[in-house]
Amino acid sequence: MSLDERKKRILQAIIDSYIDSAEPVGSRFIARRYDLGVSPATIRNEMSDLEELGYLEQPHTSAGRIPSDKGYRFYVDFLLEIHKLAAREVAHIDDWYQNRAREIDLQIQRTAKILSQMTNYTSLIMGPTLSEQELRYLQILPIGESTAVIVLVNETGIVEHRNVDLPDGIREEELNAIAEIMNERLRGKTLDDVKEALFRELHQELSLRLDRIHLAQQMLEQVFQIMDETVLDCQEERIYLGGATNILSQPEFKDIEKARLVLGLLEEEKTLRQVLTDLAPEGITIRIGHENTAVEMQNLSMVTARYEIGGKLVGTIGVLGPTRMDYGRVVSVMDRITRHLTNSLAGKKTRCEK
Amino acid sequence: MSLDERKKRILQAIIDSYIDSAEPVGSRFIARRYDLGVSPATIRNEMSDLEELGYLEQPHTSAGRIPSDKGYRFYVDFLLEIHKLAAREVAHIDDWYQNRAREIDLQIQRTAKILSQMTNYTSLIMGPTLSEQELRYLQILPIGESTAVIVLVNETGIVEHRNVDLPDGIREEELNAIAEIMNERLRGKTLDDVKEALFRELHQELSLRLDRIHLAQQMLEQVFQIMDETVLDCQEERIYLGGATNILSQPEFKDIEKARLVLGLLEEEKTLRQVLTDLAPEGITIRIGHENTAVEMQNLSMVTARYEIGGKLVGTIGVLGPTRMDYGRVVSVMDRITRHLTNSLAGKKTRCEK
DNA sequence: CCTTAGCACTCATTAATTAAGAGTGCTAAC
DNA sequence: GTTAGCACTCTTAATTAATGAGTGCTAAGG
Repeated sequence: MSLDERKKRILQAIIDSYIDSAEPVGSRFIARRYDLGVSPATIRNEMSDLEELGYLEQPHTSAGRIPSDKGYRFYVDFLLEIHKLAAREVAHIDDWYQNRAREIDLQIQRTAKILSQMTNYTSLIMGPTLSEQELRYLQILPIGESTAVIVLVNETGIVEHRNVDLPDGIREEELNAIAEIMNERLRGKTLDDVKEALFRELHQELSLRLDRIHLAQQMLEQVFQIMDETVLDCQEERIYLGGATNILSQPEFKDIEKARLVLGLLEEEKTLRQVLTDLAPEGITIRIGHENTAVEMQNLSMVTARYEIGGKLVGTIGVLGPTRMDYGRVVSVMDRITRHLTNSLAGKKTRCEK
Repeated sequence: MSLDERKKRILQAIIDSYIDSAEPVGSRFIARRYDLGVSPATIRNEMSDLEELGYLEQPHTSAGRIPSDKGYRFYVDFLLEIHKLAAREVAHIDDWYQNRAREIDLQIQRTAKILSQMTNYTSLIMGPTLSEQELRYLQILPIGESTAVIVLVNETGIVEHRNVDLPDGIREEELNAIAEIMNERLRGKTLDDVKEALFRELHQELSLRLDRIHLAQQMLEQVFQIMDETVLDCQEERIYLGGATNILSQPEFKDIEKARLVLGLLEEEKTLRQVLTDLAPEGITIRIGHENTAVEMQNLSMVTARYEIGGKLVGTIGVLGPTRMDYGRVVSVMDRITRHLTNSLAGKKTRCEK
């Protein structure tokens, strides 16, 4: 696995060049452009070795070499230099977060936008889920005759809401009483905790403390059902995309069929969710080509990182692009953005320390 | 402007055929496929007339004819037969709305999906805005030490929420008092009503009824600012897309550059918002090609309809496709879906009467 | 033994040429 | 007014040829 110094430099040169141009790289070009002090012929020999070792591939006999997934992997693990972003670019990101929006969804949507804008790839962001955090408020707010809005708020300030049908003839005081009892019991629990057992408990409690039990219990059932739904929805639906069309500017997708495949993938939230959840818990994860489990992504790479609210990892942001991705740049952009996101969702004034 | 019967039939045949095949239509084909009882030569003469009248165009001398925008307009206005949807298709739509989701956002997202699925074009939906409807609840829910969530609920059950920083040292009872006073005053107002005058009024009222006025007033300012932001956000951000990639399956966008132009357009929410707002208030509106004000859309057509909640028009749904669009089908799908949407957002059990 | 120049060979890409076919427009006959 | 016939136009597809980038191999040089 250990390559000698010259092979490393050549491999790096080839990958850098290919990332830049998307064209197979020839020996002559490398010799001329990067001065390694050797002739094209020597480089040819080395390239031949690198191919045999599996780091490079040849699209056809008389073309230059392109990196294999294994080559990218080596590059990412051992050769990658995280470019410092230009001051101008850092400033751009920082500005973006300067007047922060108050609404989490919006915040995230904007993050998706800047992430794709700065990288020129497609960004995907999975929003924080309500389910793993402690419930803070549960409110039942009647709207019109027979419906109400249920509002759930958790410890980090994430809000979920649903409409429900009210049991016939229930009175507002009763609703308040029910809400109060439920609040007592549910506060501090996570949605995941809200299971069968708790349901029974509450069921009983309501019977003890209220008249017109059947109405209360009907209401209770509704609320629990809502919570169930909410847990599911949160897992399945909250994904934001940015710059989906950036895919189209990559030469590897000039073929409309390939482009459609990828864009179709992006519209399948189920797949996306999977892709964004089954990954390493900490730091930045890079998946190259076939390292992705999803077949549709085997010639794409994805760089992901997780962000936190109040010390808990709650969501994931990712960048999706061709395997020929500018990993160095993406990593550094992601790093800075994750930091902002974490800060800003925590409600802090967002000024990243260097 | 009045065409004789035969010209109409020929025009219809040509447009039907072109919608179906995307290929320029020749006289021979028409004569053979639709039996008009005349020879190709006669049809050629008629086509020549229709071209002169501006209903048809010729891509080049020796190709068939294709409809012009004017041709489509005539087709839509006078020749369009709204196909009955197949029973199977109606059932599909109805099923989709059978187990309706409780959350409005989700509801709309799903509508976008089915709309694009049934038409094979791209759908866009503008969600209901909070701003034009009466406020029902305003709540201030403290989260942690120094932040709170403001929850706004309007008469139709739409919920908006934002995080705010709390003034230092404010107590929960005080927050409740403030919220109560504000509720008294704001209930029944629309967000648009919440202007300077009301602000002053409340400002005074708080001074009269509360101790520690400066805290209360600070809070008030925050809440008002939020409301302002909310009005803006609602206008600008709430657009949902479905089947954006369907554009790519249209032969007119096999050229990647054209495709990118359109998909880029779809990512510009500002433009989309504009497109969806500046249109006829009632019923179904069809914009063909150059009839669209946005330059990027001059070779696209858009079919839009508005839906209501509680008797008020609150949002718009639209289908975007090539000018060669199957208008008949789109119109009937949209019609049924709008009806469902209106019902289902109103919280009614959703069973469309035939 | 590693490096390098030289050269034959491969293969994709591009341009040029040709052939085929679809459709029109016109004319003349019905 | 309608239609058959035919010359003409112009696109599309297929073929062929030319170009050129890049390799692999061999043999000479340090």
